[in-house]
Amino acid sequence: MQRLDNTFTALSDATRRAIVARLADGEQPLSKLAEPFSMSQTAVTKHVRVLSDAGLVIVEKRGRTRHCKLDAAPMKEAMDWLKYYEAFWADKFASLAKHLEKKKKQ
Amino acid sequence: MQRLDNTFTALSDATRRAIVARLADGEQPLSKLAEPFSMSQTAVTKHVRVLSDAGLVIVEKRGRTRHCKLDAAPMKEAMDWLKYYEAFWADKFASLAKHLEKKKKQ
DNA sequence: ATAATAGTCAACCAAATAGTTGAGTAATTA
DNA sequence: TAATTACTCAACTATTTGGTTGACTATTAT
Repeated sequence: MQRLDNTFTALSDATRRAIVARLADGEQPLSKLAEPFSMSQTAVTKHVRVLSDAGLVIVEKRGRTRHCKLDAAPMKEAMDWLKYYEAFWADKFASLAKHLEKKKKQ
Repeated sequence: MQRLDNTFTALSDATRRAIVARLADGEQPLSKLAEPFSMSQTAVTKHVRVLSDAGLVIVEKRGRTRHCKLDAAPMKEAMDWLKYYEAFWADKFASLAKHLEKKKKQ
């Protein structure tokens, strides 16, 4: 529950989603990561903190730099949660019936 | 962008996810919807507001009651965003390589 | 007509978020 | 050794969030 909270919260901010996108291209030291954003490095550090609290980013101290890398694992849970509702957008009209039938089987 | 912000924000709260889950079983008037939660109806109304701002819930005035129903459509975008990173949790070791190859093709 | 129900609205509060700045530390480079 | 780089930390600010209560409106039921 708390885990999903943290994951969705982390992804609810465009800056943080941009950080995730950049880390998908490979790990980055904090300073490099902060460069393209028009905000202080401290602010970026805080965003990274939210991401690492959610387990989406792993920060590793290496000399004087902090290397950030993506760990997408928590996204799987978020996706599984969403997947549960897939029928509702896939076939809007039949969705409720499908859902109830599925529930009945459980 | 803003749309994704709203969707992820709406889903970042356990109470709101519970509301979504209940509405999956069928539409509900606000009062019924609020019953199981240990908070005021006003508080629930506010959560519903966040959900409807995100387009996840449609509120329809009918007499003195407000009927809430699920619209899962915005979840699709959220899921598509997550799907982009699927390779990263599906095969942790090959993930970066796969991603970069995919990017190269675009 | 009266009472009960369903909901809104405004005001308030505490805590969290998203940012800033300035000072300090630790590691690297010159 | 001195300067620069990478970053942390504390303090402050403004805004948002998640909740409360009390008073009000509108609809329905008796």
